[in-house]
Amino acid sequence: MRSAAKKTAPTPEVAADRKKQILKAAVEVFAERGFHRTRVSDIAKRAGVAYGLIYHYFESKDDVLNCVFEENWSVFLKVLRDLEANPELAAAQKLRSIAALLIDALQIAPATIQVIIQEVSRSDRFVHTEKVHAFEGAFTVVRQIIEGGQRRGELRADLSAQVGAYIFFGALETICTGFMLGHIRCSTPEEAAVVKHTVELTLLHGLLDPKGAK
Amino acid sequence: MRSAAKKTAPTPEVAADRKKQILKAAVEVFAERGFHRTRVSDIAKRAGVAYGLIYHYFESKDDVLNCVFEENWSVFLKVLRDLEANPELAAAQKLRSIAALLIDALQIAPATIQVIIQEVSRSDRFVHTEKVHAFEGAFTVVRQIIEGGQRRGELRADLSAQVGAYIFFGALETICTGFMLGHIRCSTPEEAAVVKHTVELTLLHGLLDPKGAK
Amino acid sequence: MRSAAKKTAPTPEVAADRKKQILKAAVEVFAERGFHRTRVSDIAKRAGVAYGLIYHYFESKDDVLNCVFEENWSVFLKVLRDLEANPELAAAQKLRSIAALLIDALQIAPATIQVIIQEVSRSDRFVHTEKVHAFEGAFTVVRQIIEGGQRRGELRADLSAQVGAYIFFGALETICTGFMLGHIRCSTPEEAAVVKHTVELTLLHGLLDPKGAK
Amino acid sequence: MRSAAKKTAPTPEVAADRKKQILKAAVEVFAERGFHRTRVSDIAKRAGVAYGLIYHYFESKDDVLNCVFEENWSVFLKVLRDLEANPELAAAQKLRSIAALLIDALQIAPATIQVIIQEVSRSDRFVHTEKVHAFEGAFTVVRQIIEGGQRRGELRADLSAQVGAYIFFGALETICTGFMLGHIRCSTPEEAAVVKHTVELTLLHGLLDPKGAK
DNA sequence: AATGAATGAGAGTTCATTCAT
DNA sequence: GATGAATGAACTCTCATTCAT
Repeated sequence: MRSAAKKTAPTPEVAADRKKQILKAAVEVFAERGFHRTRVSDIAKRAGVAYGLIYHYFESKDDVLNCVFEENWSVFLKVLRDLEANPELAAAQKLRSIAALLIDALQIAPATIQVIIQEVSRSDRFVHTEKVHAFEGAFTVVRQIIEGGQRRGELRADLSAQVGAYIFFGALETICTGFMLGHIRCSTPEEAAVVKHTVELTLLHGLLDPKGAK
Repeated sequence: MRSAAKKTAPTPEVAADRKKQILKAAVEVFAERGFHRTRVSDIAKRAGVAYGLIYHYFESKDDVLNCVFEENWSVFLKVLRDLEANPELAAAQKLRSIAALLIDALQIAPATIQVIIQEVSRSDRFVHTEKVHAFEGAFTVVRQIIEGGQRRGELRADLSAQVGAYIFFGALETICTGFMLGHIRCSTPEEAAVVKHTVELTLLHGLLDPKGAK
Repeated sequence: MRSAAKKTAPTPEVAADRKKQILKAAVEVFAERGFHRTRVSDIAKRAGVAYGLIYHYFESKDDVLNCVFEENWSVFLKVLRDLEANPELAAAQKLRSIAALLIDALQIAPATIQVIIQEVSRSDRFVHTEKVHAFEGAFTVVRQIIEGGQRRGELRADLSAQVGAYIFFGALETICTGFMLGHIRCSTPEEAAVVKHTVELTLLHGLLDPKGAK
Repeated sequence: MRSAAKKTAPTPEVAADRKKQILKAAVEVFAERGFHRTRVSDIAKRAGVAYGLIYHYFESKDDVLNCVFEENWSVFLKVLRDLEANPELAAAQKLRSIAALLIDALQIAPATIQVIIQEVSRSDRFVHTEKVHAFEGAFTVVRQIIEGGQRRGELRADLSAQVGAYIFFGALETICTGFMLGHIRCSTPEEAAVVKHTVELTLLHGLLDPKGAK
């Protein structure tokens, strides 16, 4: 009997779908209004589910944001770690790949990037230390890439790898912000290429023109 | 003795002082707890004044944040514009000065920098467009500096000055964030020198070691 | 037993009841303390519901008052319009009926009348123009009744129907006020009859004694 | 020495003027915004004096309203009592005079009338019982006039003088309101004459056309 | 699983009133 | 008399969370 099946079979797939459906809606409204300005009812409305259902799948509104973060950040971090561990790639190539990864992601999932950058990386950074730790994970990978490059003589050794990692990440993060504000265009492969090229020149080769005097 | 002074008793200086006193307290608690978690009463308590007095000097809690921003940002922007307009300085020197300005400011007024970076530059960015415009002002100056350097052959001409400006600012901003998180040390002149040196090498000369094989 | 009923559990009837329950409580406390002196919590307390529930059913405290007004005034207005449109009744009879309607209502729902007269018909009259319009509706009906009577030779033609309508309504309104102040008694059919009789004589026949000299 | 004189000579006339000046301003803003929506600072601004000076001349904001009321109402009441006591006038003539008094006042001091009608006669009637008593004074006079007319056979004896007094006053009050709303015109002697005529016919002679079939 | 009515703590803001000058 | 800075109680409205159905 079908209706009974409906009642009793909360198949894991269905449950996972519901959770995904809510997360997708949450990313959208967080990106549009910001986390603080988003009400739980906004998420529910966008997801097309009832108010209280959010609390079946998530512990709190904060938890929804955390899940958005963790789901995406962990994937990102895994890619980063795999890159870092790859002995066949030069440090510069690794950094190039990270930049390309982020810049390309802007075209695929701008809302997700926006939410992570804007809301998670900032809002209650000093309160939610787990997120700080997660962020540190990415910084650490980049720092290790730089340190590796320095050891192998690929990258300048006379600079702080830690500060360099911050500069590298900050540059990328602000590019994301500029994109969200509509100030930096990278929605087509051509536009993205310009951005990647500029990142390459600026961070790897330096702004100074080697042909220039002084 | 000036009896007239008695008449205008709550002298303008006192009023200005009160406003400064409240702004100072606001910066402190905003930096500690974040704007959203700060109650108006927290500001009042820290400033040692009554609740309602905040509303004597400011229109709203938002207005307090705006004032923090405007007071400091306008000064910063002025310095930037003066720098940009100085024909005697090379583009690289101008960028070096901007970086030094910010890095040194971290030691002098870390809370103010933190509030501006964290609260103003982020939260509700898309809502409060005046702030976006203010920020754009700084981006524009840096872009103009880069463009000037490109025209004069000092800086690489084959990159987007707009994207470069974002990278430059993002790098500095994230350094500020790293400092606030305690991950980047620059509280002494020596530490600051390391940071400045890394910024110089990374952004102007590039991470790649010129001696290194490609 | 209807399991479906269980599902839709907080049945629409219940929701409507809750709204009615809150409106009833609001009318009571508005009548006792006046709109401005009534706190939203007073309404909630009287209704036996939680604070925030008021805002589940109403947009604001003002909205509660508006609903009190609209629910009752629209009914009143409908009766008035039906009366006016009835070709079988003489103008005098129509006016008599309106007076009787209001005077009898005083016995049935004194608090509601009081709130409408005191709070809606007065406070902020010049701000809430929708209410003014609603009131005008009633004035218009009475004016039309008077004009109809004048055309048919039933009522004096040499007076302003507009001013007459105001006089008629003002008389009734002040009787309501006098009742609320305890100065006019019309809680029993006998007392109400005296009032109706006086209205009839004063407004229809005039205060002057036709047998009197002068 | 002049400045000393300024300091020390708060001549009674000056003080009285200041009070009048504040009262005048208060009437204006009360009429414009209503008592509750008027801030003490609004009164001060209109009067061109400082905030706290109001509290030199009045005990509270309520007290300002009371003074507006008392100053004008007592004058009105005195005229009413003199009228009532005049043995040479017929009751009808007395009522006519009262109506004319109010209608003419609308042209001279509309704001004052508006404030008294709207704010004093209503707002917190049940709280400020003194005002109720003051109002009763006027009702009593009209009731006595009616009773006198009834005794002398001038007015119908078979109606409640009390209810009649309410009707009479209510009619006038609502005419004032209609005037304030711009629905009743009586700013010129001609317009005022129409209104007076309608009051005369409606209240004294009755709406019914004596020539009309019953 | 799903719904949405119900809860109530919490926060921003207003403004009458006081008081030092 | 005159000023307006200072006070803080009061009040409305929001919204995350709970829970009966």
